[in-house]
Order: sequence, then C-alpha cells, then structure tokens
Amino acid sequence: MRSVLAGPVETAARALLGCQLTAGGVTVRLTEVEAYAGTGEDPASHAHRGRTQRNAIMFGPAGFAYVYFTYGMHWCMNVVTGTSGVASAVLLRAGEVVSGLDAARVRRPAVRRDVDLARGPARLCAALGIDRSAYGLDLLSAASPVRLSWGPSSPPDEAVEVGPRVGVTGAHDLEWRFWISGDPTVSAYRRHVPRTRI
DNA sequence: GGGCCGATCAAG
DNA sequence: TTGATCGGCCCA
Repeated sequence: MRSVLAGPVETAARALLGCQLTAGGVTVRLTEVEAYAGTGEDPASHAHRGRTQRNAIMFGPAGFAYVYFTYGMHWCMNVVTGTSGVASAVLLRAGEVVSGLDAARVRRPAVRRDVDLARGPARLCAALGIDRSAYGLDLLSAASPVRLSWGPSSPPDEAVEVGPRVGVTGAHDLEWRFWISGDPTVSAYRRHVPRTRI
C-alpha cells in the first residue's frame, strides 16, 4: 500500500478507488478521488506556492493525512502521496458507507438517502467525524484512529472514469478526477465560478 | 494588519 | 442561486 502511494500521484489516485477508510466507527469504500501535484507543477494544489505551516505534511512521505479547513466550516481530507520532498496528494471526494451506517446517520442527520452520507469531500469527513485532529495521522498504522486499507475488490480499469477536477480555479484541461463509473455516491461536477464582487 | 477568496454544502 | 463563515495567504 505505502509503495503504491509513493508512486506517481495519478497511479496512487486510481489505486485508492475501492479502498476502505475507517474512522469514528464508520467505514467507507472510496468511489471518487482527485490527484493534486506538488510545488510548481499544479496551480490547483495547496502546495503549489511552496511549503507553509498548513501544507507541511504534504511534503512528507506517503500514507499520511492532510486535512484542511475550508469555507469557514468544512473539513476535507487528502492522502499524501509521493516520496518525501514531493508534495503530491489525493483528495478523497466521495465514498459509499459500507459499515457504521447508524453512526454516519447520527453525524449527518439531515441526509435522507444513504448514498448522500459521504457524497462530497466535506460530507465524507463529516460522516466519519474527521476534523483537524486527524491532521498528520499515519493512515496505514494499525494504531491510527483513521485507517486506510485495501478493499475486498478494486474496480477494473474499464470501470474507472476520468474528468476535470471539481471547483478548481485553473487547469481545467487536466483530467485528474477519478471515479467509479455509475456509482450513485459520486459527487456532482461543478466548475469553479469566481466570486462576483459587489 | 487588512482584505480577498476558497479542492463546499444545504436550503430556497 | 445564494448565504454561511473563517483561516490562509498575499499585499491586488
């Protein structure tokens, strides 16, 4: 697992589809992810402008959690990829809750359909109770409260679709979003819309 | 120190 | 379609 994540970020992203993420008594099977490259390579990456306190974990070895706070209210989680010094990561955009449905429903009481419990990067974190405290955890350690493991089956290549990333300002030509074809838990595509000034 | 904006979500 | 809501980052 660690060695796959340490490879090229696109390879790591594809490999994460079908994997299981467990936290807070809930397990999801990952159905949608996005790849982000490191410093200077990818204008949409949080590491694009170099190392800061927030993105520091991205510069470390693969398999650790990069969790960030956005829009004043939401948490999102990445799996750090690449070798030490390479600040690439994979954003976990959606998953199917495969166990701990009750716990997930308690955390997301407004949800009507189970497929919406972890359908979106902030929703996924909410369903699993992931917040700032998960920053920097080793997801491959048995002792970690947030754990990543191979799923019972990974989707064959022909079942994986590819497209532009959601909500990113630039690099619309880069097709670094990967999802399991036809899966109902995959989030809706939205292009970034610049905020209109008053 | 200040201002702008974001890898989003839910309700209208 | 829009408001919520605040941390990160650059100085526009």
